[in-house]
Amino acid sequence: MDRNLKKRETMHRLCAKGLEIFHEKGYYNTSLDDILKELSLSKGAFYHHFKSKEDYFISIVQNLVVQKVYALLVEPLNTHENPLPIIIDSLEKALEPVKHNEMVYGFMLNDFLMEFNKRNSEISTYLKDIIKVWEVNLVSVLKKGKVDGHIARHVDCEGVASYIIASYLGMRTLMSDNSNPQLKYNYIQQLKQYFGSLEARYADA
Amino acid sequence: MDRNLKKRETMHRLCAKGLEIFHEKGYYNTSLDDILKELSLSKGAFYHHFKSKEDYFISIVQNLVVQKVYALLVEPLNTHENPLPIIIDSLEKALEPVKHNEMVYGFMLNDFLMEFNKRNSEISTYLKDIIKVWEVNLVSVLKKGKVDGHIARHVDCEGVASYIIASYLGMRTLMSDNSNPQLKYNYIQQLKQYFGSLEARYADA
DNA sequence: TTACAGACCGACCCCCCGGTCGGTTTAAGG
DNA sequence: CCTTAAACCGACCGGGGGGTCGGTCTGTAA
Repeated sequence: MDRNLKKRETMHRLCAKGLEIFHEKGYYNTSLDDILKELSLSKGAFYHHFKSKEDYFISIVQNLVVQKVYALLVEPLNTHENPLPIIIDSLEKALEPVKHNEMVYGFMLNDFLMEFNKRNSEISTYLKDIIKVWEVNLVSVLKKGKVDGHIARHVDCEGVASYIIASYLGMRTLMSDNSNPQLKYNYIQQLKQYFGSLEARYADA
Repeated sequence: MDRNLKKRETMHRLCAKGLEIFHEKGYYNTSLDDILKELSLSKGAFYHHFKSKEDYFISIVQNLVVQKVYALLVEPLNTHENPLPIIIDSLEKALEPVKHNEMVYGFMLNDFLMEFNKRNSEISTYLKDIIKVWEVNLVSVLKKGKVDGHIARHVDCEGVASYIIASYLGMRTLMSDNSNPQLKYNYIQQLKQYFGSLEARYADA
Protein backbone atom coordinates (compact mmCIF):
# COMPACT_ATOMS: atom_id res chain seq x y z
CA MET A 1 0.00 0.00 0.00
CA ASP A 2 2.76 2.36 0.98
CA ARG A 3 4.49 1.18 -2.19
CA ASN A 4 1.75 2.37 -4.46
CA LEU A 5 1.72 5.72 -2.72
CA LYS A 6 5.43 6.15 -3.20
CA LYS A 7 5.09 5.47 -6.90
CA ARG A 8 2.33 7.99 -7.37
CA GLU A 9 4.16 10.54 -5.34
CA THR A 10 7.34 10.25 -7.41
CA MET A 11 5.50 10.26 -10.71
CA HIS A 12 3.58 13.31 -9.65
CA ARG A 13 6.71 15.13 -8.59
CA LEU A 14 8.25 14.31 -11.96
CA CYS A 15 5.24 15.54 -13.88
CA ALA A 16 4.84 18.74 -11.94
CA LYS A 17 8.49 19.70 -12.17
CA GLY A 18 8.61 18.58 -15.79
CA LEU A 19 5.73 20.83 -16.75
CA GLU A 20 7.38 23.71 -14.95
CA ILE A 21 10.70 23.34 -16.73
CA PHE A 22 9.33 22.35 -20.12
CA HIS A 23 7.13 25.39 -19.99
CA GLU A 24 10.02 27.58 -18.99
CA LYS A 25 12.62 26.35 -21.44
CA GLY A 26 10.74 24.29 -24.00
CA TYR A 27 10.54 20.52 -24.36
CA TYR A 28 13.40 19.99 -26.77
CA ASN A 29 15.60 22.42 -24.96
CA THR A 30 15.21 20.62 -21.65
CA SER A 31 17.16 17.46 -20.94
CA LEU A 32 15.90 14.82 -18.58
CA ASP A 33 18.95 15.47 -16.45
CA ASP A 34 17.85 19.08 -16.02
CA ILE A 35 14.65 17.88 -14.41
CA LEU A 36 16.16 14.96 -12.51
CA LYS A 37 18.82 17.15 -10.99
CA GLU A 38 16.18 19.47 -9.56
CA LEU A 39 14.40 16.53 -7.97
CA SER A 40 17.56 14.68 -6.95
CA LEU A 41 16.41 11.66 -8.88
CA SER A 42 18.31 9.43 -11.26
CA LYS A 43 17.86 8.26 -14.81
CA GLY A 44 17.03 4.86 -13.40
CA ALA A 45 14.18 6.23 -11.34
CA PHE A 46 12.81 8.05 -14.34
CA TYR A 47 12.86 5.08 -16.68
CA HIS A 48 11.34 2.94 -14.00
CA HIS A 49 8.20 5.07 -14.16
CA PHE A 50 8.08 6.25 -17.79
CA LYS A 51 9.05 4.43 -20.91
CA SER A 52 10.41 7.45 -22.75
CA LYS A 53 10.65 11.21 -22.66
CA GLU A 54 7.74 11.37 -25.07
CA ASP A 55 5.60 9.07 -22.96
CA TYR A 56 6.44 11.24 -19.98
CA PHE A 57 5.33 14.41 -21.70
CA ILE A 58 2.09 12.85 -22.83
CA SER A 59 1.38 12.00 -19.20
CA ILE A 60 2.01 15.60 -18.29
CA VAL A 61 -0.35 16.83 -20.98
CA GLN A 62 -3.12 14.42 -20.07
CA ASN A 63 -2.84 14.88 -16.34
CA LEU A 64 -1.88 18.49 -15.88
CA VAL A 65 -2.27 20.56 -19.02
CA VAL A 66 -5.80 19.39 -19.75
CA GLN A 67 -6.79 20.11 -16.17
CA LYS A 68 -5.45 23.63 -16.18
CA VAL A 69 -6.98 24.54 -19.49
CA TYR A 70 -10.31 23.30 -18.29
CA ALA A 71 -10.06 25.26 -15.08
CA LEU A 72 -9.00 28.47 -16.75
CA LEU A 73 -10.76 28.49 -20.09
CA VAL A 74 -13.58 25.96 -20.19
CA GLU A 75 -15.27 25.77 -16.83
CA PRO A 76 -15.73 29.52 -16.43
CA LEU A 77 -17.96 29.35 -19.50
CA ASN A 78 -20.59 27.37 -17.62
CA THR A 79 -22.94 30.14 -16.74
CA HIS A 80 -26.32 31.42 -17.72
CA GLU A 81 -25.36 35.02 -18.03
CA ASN A 82 -24.33 36.95 -21.12
CA PRO A 83 -21.41 34.90 -22.44
CA LEU A 84 -19.41 37.77 -23.89
CA PRO A 85 -18.24 39.33 -20.59
CA ILE A 86 -17.64 35.84 -19.25
CA ILE A 87 -15.33 35.03 -22.14
CA ILE A 88 -13.48 38.29 -21.75
CA ASP A 89 -13.07 37.61 -18.06
CA SER A 90 -11.66 34.12 -18.64
CA LEU A 91 -9.20 35.38 -21.24
CA GLU A 92 -8.11 38.18 -18.97
CA LYS A 93 -7.38 35.70 -16.20
CA ALA A 94 -5.62 33.35 -18.60
CA LEU A 95 -3.33 36.16 -19.70
CA GLU A 96 -2.43 37.13 -16.16
CA PRO A 97 1.34 37.58 -15.99
CA VAL A 98 3.46 35.36 -13.82
CA LYS A 99 3.24 36.17 -10.14
CA HIS A 100 6.14 35.18 -7.93
CA ASN A 101 6.84 31.61 -8.83
CA GLU A 102 3.32 30.63 -9.65
CA MET A 103 2.90 29.25 -13.12
CA VAL A 104 0.40 30.56 -15.58
CA TYR A 105 -0.93 27.49 -17.21
CA GLY A 106 -3.10 29.22 -19.72
CA PHE A 107 0.05 30.48 -21.29
CA MET A 108 1.53 27.24 -22.32
CA LEU A 109 -0.84 25.96 -24.97
CA ASN A 110 0.53 28.13 -27.73
CA ASP A 111 4.14 27.41 -26.85
CA PHE A 112 3.74 23.66 -26.84
CA LEU A 113 1.52 23.70 -29.89
CA MET A 114 4.16 25.50 -31.90
CA GLU A 115 7.01 23.43 -30.59
CA PHE A 116 5.47 20.10 -31.54
CA ASN A 117 3.76 21.16 -34.72
CA LYS A 118 6.49 20.08 -37.09
CA ARG A 119 8.25 17.73 -34.74
CA ASN A 120 5.93 15.23 -33.15
CA SER A 121 2.54 14.70 -34.65
CA GLU A 122 1.28 12.49 -31.84
CA ILE A 123 1.83 15.06 -29.13
CA SER A 124 0.63 17.71 -31.53
CA THR A 125 -2.65 15.86 -31.84
CA TYR A 126 -3.14 15.74 -28.09
CA LEU A 127 -2.60 19.46 -27.87
CA LYS A 128 -4.89 20.25 -30.75
CA ASP A 129 -7.55 18.14 -29.11
CA ILE A 130 -7.38 20.37 -26.08
CA ILE A 131 -7.85 23.44 -28.25
CA LYS A 132 -10.72 21.69 -29.93
CA VAL A 133 -12.47 21.14 -26.62
CA TRP A 134 -12.08 24.78 -25.82
CA GLU A 135 -13.42 25.71 -29.23
CA VAL A 136 -16.44 23.46 -28.94
CA ASN A 137 -17.30 24.94 -25.58
CA LEU A 138 -16.91 28.45 -26.89
CA VAL A 139 -19.20 27.74 -29.81
CA SER A 140 -21.77 26.21 -27.53
CA VAL A 141 -21.82 29.10 -25.11
CA LEU A 142 -21.99 31.58 -27.98
CA LYS A 143 -24.97 29.80 -29.45
CA LYS A 144 -26.67 29.85 -26.13
CA GLY A 145 -25.96 33.56 -25.98
CA LYS A 146 -27.74 33.92 -29.27
CA VAL A 147 -30.79 32.08 -28.01
CA ASP A 148 -30.83 34.19 -24.87
CA GLY A 149 -30.77 37.34 -26.92
CA HIS A 150 -27.33 38.56 -25.96
CA ILE A 151 -25.76 37.95 -29.34
CA ALA A 152 -27.01 39.05 -32.72
CA ARG A 153 -28.60 36.38 -34.86
CA HIS A 154 -26.39 36.92 -37.87
CA VAL A 155 -23.23 36.04 -35.93
CA ASP A 156 -21.22 33.02 -37.08
CA CYS A 157 -20.43 31.32 -33.78
CA GLU A 158 -17.77 29.00 -35.21
CA GLY A 159 -16.04 31.91 -36.84
CA VAL A 160 -16.13 33.94 -33.64
CA ALA A 161 -14.73 31.05 -31.62
CA SER A 162 -11.83 30.57 -34.04
CA TYR A 163 -11.16 34.25 -34.00
CA ILE A 164 -11.09 34.39 -30.21
CA ILE A 165 -8.73 31.45 -30.05
CA ALA A 166 -6.47 32.87 -32.75
CA SER A 167 -6.21 36.24 -31.08
CA TYR A 168 -5.53 34.61 -27.73
CA LEU A 169 -2.76 32.39 -29.13
CA GLY A 170 -1.26 35.32 -30.97
CA MET A 171 -1.27 37.45 -27.82
CA ARG A 172 0.61 34.67 -26.16
CA THR A 173 3.31 34.94 -28.80
CA LEU A 174 3.51 38.69 -28.47
CA MET A 175 3.55 38.62 -24.67
CA SER A 176 5.97 35.77 -24.27
CA ASP A 177 8.88 37.99 -23.39
CA ASN A 178 6.88 39.96 -20.84
CA SER A 179 8.31 43.10 -22.36
CA ASN A 180 5.12 45.06 -22.76
CA PRO A 181 2.59 44.88 -19.93
CA GLN A 182 0.34 47.29 -21.85
CA LEU A 183 -0.36 44.62 -24.45
CA LYS A 184 -2.79 42.70 -22.33
CA TYR A 185 -4.83 45.78 -21.58
CA ASN A 186 -4.94 46.75 -25.24
CA TYR A 187 -6.00 43.28 -26.18
CA ILE A 188 -8.87 43.21 -23.75
CA GLN A 189 -10.00 46.61 -24.96
CA GLN A 190 -10.04 45.54 -28.59
CA LEU A 191 -11.77 42.33 -27.70
CA LYS A 192 -14.49 44.37 -26.05
CA GLN A 193 -14.73 46.53 -29.15
CA TYR A 194 -15.08 43.44 -31.31
CA PHE A 195 -17.60 41.87 -28.97
CA GLY A 196 -19.58 45.08 -29.07
CA SER A 197 -20.17 44.43 -32.76
CA LEU A 198 -21.59 41.00 -31.97
CA GLU A 199 -24.20 42.18 -29.52
CA ALA A 200 -27.86 41.86 -30.33
CA ARG A 201 -28.40 45.59 -30.20
CA TYR A 202 -26.58 45.99 -33.51
CA ALA A 203 -28.13 45.50 -36.93
CA ASP A 204 -29.40 41.97 -37.11
CA ALA A 205 -29.28 41.11 -40.80
CA MET B 1 35.41 39.53 -60.48
CA ASP B 2 34.01 36.13 -61.27
CA ARG B 3 35.20 35.16 -57.78
CA ASN B 4 32.99 37.65 -56.07
CA LEU B 5 30.07 36.46 -58.11
CA LYS B 6 30.69 32.86 -57.16
CA LYS B 7 30.74 33.77 -53.49
CA ARG B 8 27.47 35.66 -53.67
CA GLU B 9 25.89 32.91 -55.69
CA THR B 10 26.82 30.21 -53.17
CA MET B 11 25.80 32.30 -50.19
CA HIS B 12 22.51 33.03 -51.81
CA ARG B 13 21.87 29.39 -52.60
CA LEU B 14 22.65 28.54 -48.98
CA CYS B 15 20.32 31.22 -47.63
CA ALA B 16 17.45 30.38 -49.92
CA LYS B 17 17.61 26.66 -49.27
CA GLY B 18 18.18 27.29 -45.58
CA LEU B 19 15.06 29.41 -45.28
CA GLU B 20 13.10 26.76 -47.10
CA ILE B 21 14.16 23.92 -44.83
CA PHE B 22 14.23 25.89 -41.59
CA HIS B 23 10.72 27.02 -42.35
CA GLU B 24 9.65 23.49 -43.12
CA LYS B 25 11.23 21.68 -40.20
CA GLY B 26 12.31 24.37 -37.76
CA TYR B 27 15.74 25.76 -37.05
CA TYR B 28 16.77 23.48 -34.21
CA ASN B 29 15.37 20.45 -35.93
CA THR B 30 17.43 21.04 -39.05
CA SER B 31 21.09 20.15 -39.14
CA LEU B 32 23.53 21.89 -41.40
CA ASP B 33 24.14 18.58 -43.11
CA ASP B 34 20.46 18.43 -44.06
CA ILE B 35 20.86 21.65 -45.99
CA LEU B 36 24.32 20.94 -47.35
CA LYS B 37 23.30 17.57 -48.69
CA GLU B 38 20.51 19.18 -50.72
CA LEU B 39 22.95 21.62 -52.25
CA SER B 40 25.81 19.12 -52.61
CA LEU B 41 28.03 21.34 -50.57
CA SER B 42 30.39 20.52 -47.73
CA LYS B 43 30.86 21.71 -44.18
CA GLY B 44 34.00 23.40 -45.37
CA ALA B 45 32.14 25.44 -47.95
CA PHE B 46 29.58 26.47 -45.37
CA TYR B 47 32.08 27.60 -42.76
CA HIS B 48 34.01 29.42 -45.42
CA HIS B 49 31.05 31.73 -45.91
CA PHE B 50 29.41 31.85 -42.49
CA LYS B 51 30.98 31.85 -39.08
CA SER B 52 28.27 29.81 -37.37
CA LYS B 53 24.80 28.40 -37.79
CA GLU B 54 23.47 31.36 -35.85
CA ASP B 55 25.28 33.89 -38.01
CA TYR B 56 23.90 32.09 -41.04
CA PHE B 57 20.34 32.32 -39.82
CA ILE B 58 20.70 35.99 -39.02
CA SER B 59 21.79 36.54 -42.62
CA ILE B 60 18.70 34.73 -43.77
CA VAL B 61 16.48 36.87 -41.60
CA GLN B 62 18.08 40.12 -42.65
CA ASN B 63 18.24 39.31 -46.35
CA LEU B 64 15.16 37.25 -47.01
CA VAL B 65 12.66 37.33 -44.18
CA VAL B 66 12.65 41.11 -43.85
CA GLN B 67 12.18 41.44 -47.58
CA LYS B 68 9.22 39.10 -47.73
CA VAL B 69 7.47 40.62 -44.78
CA TYR B 70 7.85 44.04 -46.32
CA ALA B 71 6.52 42.89 -49.65
CA LEU B 72 3.55 41.06 -48.16
CA LEU B 73 2.57 43.09 -45.12
CA VAL B 74 4.13 46.53 -45.16
CA GLU B 75 4.28 47.86 -48.70
CA PRO B 76 0.65 47.10 -49.51
CA LEU B 77 -0.26 49.58 -46.79
CA ASN B 78 1.11 52.50 -48.79
CA THR B 79 -2.07 53.80 -50.25
CA HIS B 80 -4.39 56.71 -49.85
CA GLU B 81 -7.58 54.76 -49.77
CA ASN B 82 -9.53 53.51 -46.79
CA PRO B 83 -6.90 51.49 -44.88
CA LEU B 84 -9.26 48.86 -43.48
CA PRO B 85 -9.95 46.95 -46.71
CA ILE B 86 -6.27 47.31 -47.62
CA ILE B 87 -5.23 45.65 -44.37
CA ILE B 88 -7.73 42.85 -44.83
CA ASP B 89 -6.47 42.31 -48.33
CA SER B 90 -2.85 42.10 -47.23
CA LEU B 91 -3.67 39.63 -44.46
CA GLU B 92 -5.69 37.53 -46.84
CA LYS B 93 -2.76 37.32 -49.22
CA ALA B 94 -0.35 36.61 -46.38
CA LEU B 95 -2.50 33.68 -45.25
CA GLU B 96 -2.68 32.18 -48.72
CA PRO B 97 -1.99 28.46 -48.40
CA VAL B 98 1.02 26.90 -50.05
CA LYS B 99 0.68 26.51 -53.79
CA HIS B 100 2.77 23.83 -55.45
CA ASN B 101 6.22 24.30 -54.07
CA GLU B 102 6.03 28.00 -53.65
CA MET B 103 6.73 29.16 -50.14
CA VAL B 104 4.47 31.44 -48.23
CA TYR B 105 6.79 33.77 -46.49
CA GLY B 106 4.20 35.58 -44.52
CA PHE B 107 3.66 32.39 -42.64
CA MET B 108 7.00 32.01 -41.06
CA LEU B 109 7.18 34.91 -38.65
CA ASN B 110 5.15 33.23 -35.97
CA ASP B 111 7.01 29.95 -36.23
CA PHE B 112 10.43 31.49 -35.92
CA LEU B 113 9.34 33.90 -33.24
CA MET B 114 8.14 31.06 -31.05
CA GLU B 115 11.12 28.86 -31.73
CA PHE B 116 13.67 31.45 -30.69
CA ASN B 117 11.73 33.07 -27.90
CA LYS B 118 13.22 31.06 -25.07
CA ARG B 119 16.28 29.88 -26.90
CA ASN B 120 18.17 32.69 -28.54
CA SER B 121 17.46 36.22 -27.49
CA GLU B 122 19.58 37.80 -30.22
CA ILE B 123 17.69 36.21 -33.07
CA SER B 124 14.51 36.77 -31.13
CA THR B 125 15.25 40.47 -31.12
CA TYR B 126 15.75 40.59 -34.88
CA LEU B 127 12.41 38.90 -35.39
CA LYS B 128 10.60 41.14 -32.96
CA ASP B 129 12.06 44.13 -34.74
CA ILE B 130 10.42 42.96 -37.93
CA ILE B 131 7.09 42.69 -36.17
CA LYS B 132 7.67 46.13 -34.74
CA VAL B 133 8.14 47.62 -38.18
CA TRP B 134 4.91 46.05 -39.29
CA GLU B 135 3.18 47.38 -36.19
CA VAL B 136 4.47 50.91 -36.67
CA ASN B 137 3.28 50.92 -40.25
CA LEU B 138 -0.11 49.62 -39.25
CA VAL B 139 -0.48 52.30 -36.61
CA SER B 140 0.53 54.96 -39.05
CA VAL B 141 -1.89 53.90 -41.73
CA LEU B 142 -4.68 53.59 -39.18
CA LYS B 143 -4.05 57.10 -37.95
CA LYS B 144 -4.15 58.39 -41.47
CA GLY B 145 -7.44 56.57 -41.88
CA LYS B 146 -8.73 58.46 -38.91
CA VAL B 147 -7.69 61.79 -40.38
CA ASP B 148 -9.29 60.87 -43.69
CA GLY B 149 -12.54 60.08 -41.98
CA HIS B 150 -12.57 56.34 -42.56
CA ILE B 151 -11.97 55.37 -38.97
CA ALA B 152 -13.85 56.55 -35.92
CA ARG B 153 -12.07 59.09 -33.75
CA HIS B 154 -12.34 57.11 -30.54
CA VAL B 155 -10.33 54.21 -31.94
CA ASP B 156 -7.04 53.32 -30.23
CA CYS B 157 -4.77 52.75 -33.22
CA GLU B 158 -1.98 51.09 -31.22
CA GLY B 159 -4.46 48.70 -29.67
CA VAL B 160 -5.97 47.87 -33.03
CA ALA B 161 -2.56 47.23 -34.56
CA SER B 162 -1.60 44.87 -31.74
CA TYR B 163 -4.88 43.10 -32.05
CA ILE B 164 -4.48 42.62 -35.78
CA ILE B 165 -0.99 41.25 -35.32
CA ALA B 166 -2.02 38.95 -32.50
CA SER B 167 -4.92 37.51 -34.44
CA TYR B 168 -2.73 37.03 -37.50
CA LEU B 169 -0.03 35.22 -35.53
CA GLY B 170 -2.61 33.09 -33.80
CA MET B 171 -4.19 32.14 -37.10
CA ARG B 172 -0.80 31.03 -38.21
CA THR B 173 -0.64 28.66 -35.26
CA LEU B 174 -4.09 27.30 -35.95
CA MET B 175 -3.50 26.90 -39.67
CA SER B 176 -0.04 25.41 -39.43
CA ASP B 177 -1.21 21.88 -40.15
CA ASN B 178 -3.28 22.96 -43.14
CA SER B 179 -6.07 20.80 -41.78
CA ASN B 180 -8.91 23.28 -42.02
CA PRO B 181 -9.09 25.47 -45.13
CA GLN B 182 -12.27 27.04 -43.76
CA LEU B 183 -10.30 28.78 -41.02
CA LYS B 184 -8.89 31.45 -43.26
CA TYR B 185 -12.29 32.37 -44.58
CA ASN B 186 -13.75 32.55 -41.07
CA TYR B 187 -10.88 34.70 -39.93
CA ILE B 188 -11.31 37.22 -42.72
CA GLN B 189 -15.05 37.36 -42.02
CA GLN B 190 -14.52 38.08 -38.34
CA LEU B 191 -11.85 40.62 -39.11
CA LYS B 192 -14.35 42.42 -41.32
CA GLN B 193 -16.87 42.28 -38.52
CA TYR B 194 -14.35 43.78 -36.12
CA PHE B 195 -13.27 46.43 -38.61
CA GLY B 196 -16.91 47.33 -39.10
CA SER B 197 -16.97 48.44 -35.48
CA LEU B 198 -14.03 50.75 -36.09
CA GLU B 199 -15.55 52.64 -38.99
CA ALA B 200 -16.41 56.28 -38.66
CA ARG B 201 -20.10 55.65 -39.21
CA TYR B 202 -20.36 54.13 -35.76
CA ALA B 203 -20.81 56.11 -32.56
CA ASP B 204 -17.83 58.36 -32.20
CA ALA B 205 -17.52 58.82 -28.45
C1' DT C 1 14.37 -14.25 9.08
C1' DT C 2 14.14 -14.91 4.48
C1' DA C 3 12.54 -14.20 -0.19
C1' DC C 4 11.07 -11.23 -3.48
C1' DA C 5 9.71 -7.30 -5.99
C1' DG C 6 9.39 -2.58 -6.59
C1' DA C 7 12.01 1.89 -6.22
C1' DC C 8 16.05 3.82 -7.28
C1' DC C 9 21.12 4.47 -8.58
C1' DG C 10 24.68 5.97 -11.91
C1' DA C 11 28.12 4.45 -15.13
C1' DC C 12 27.92 3.59 -19.70
C1' DC C 13 26.51 3.42 -24.79
C1' DC C 14 25.75 5.66 -28.99
C1' DC C 15 24.01 8.80 -32.18
C1' DC C 16 23.55 13.46 -33.56
C1' DC C 17 25.31 17.76 -34.72
C1' DG C 18 27.91 22.12 -34.59
C1' DG C 19 32.31 23.28 -35.38
C1' DT C 20 37.58 22.51 -36.83
C1' DC C 21 41.35 21.90 -39.81
C1' DG C 22 44.68 20.33 -43.05
C1' DG C 23 44.45 19.44 -47.63
C1' DT C 24 42.84 20.06 -52.79
C1' DT C 25 40.90 22.45 -56.72
C1' DT C 26 40.10 26.57 -59.34
C1' DA C 27 40.73 30.95 -61.33
C1' DA C 28 42.49 35.75 -61.33
C1' DG C 29 46.78 38.61 -61.79
C1' DG C 30 51.54 39.17 -62.96
C1' DC D 1 53.27 29.66 -66.92
C1' DC D 2 53.56 30.45 -61.88
C1' DT D 3 52.00 32.32 -57.71
C1' DT D 4 48.52 33.11 -54.59
C1' DA D 5 44.36 33.12 -52.41
C1' DA D 6 39.68 32.17 -52.53
C1' DA D 7 36.37 28.33 -52.80
C1' DC D 8 35.60 24.01 -51.42
C1' DC D 9 36.29 19.19 -49.47
C1' DG D 10 35.44 15.70 -45.81
C1' DA D 11 37.49 13.24 -41.97
C1' DC D 12 37.50 14.20 -37.41
C1' DC D 13 36.51 16.15 -32.66
C1' DG D 14 33.77 16.88 -28.49
C1' DG D 15 29.76 17.79 -25.92
C1' DG D 16 25.05 16.85 -25.15
C1' DG D 17 21.28 13.99 -24.40
C1' DG D 18 18.08 9.93 -24.76
C1' DG D 19 18.11 5.49 -23.42
C1' DT D 20 20.24 0.90 -21.15
C1' DC D 21 21.52 -2.15 -17.66
C1' DG D 22 23.57 -4.45 -13.83
C1' DG D 23 23.47 -3.56 -9.30
C1' DT D 24 21.72 -1.72 -4.44
C1' DC D 25 18.32 -0.56 -1.07
C1' DT D 26 13.94 -1.04 1.25
C1' DG D 27 9.51 -2.50 2.57
C1' DT D 28 6.17 -6.26 2.57
C1' DA D 29 4.51 -10.81 2.87
C1' DA D 30 5.15 -15.56 4.32
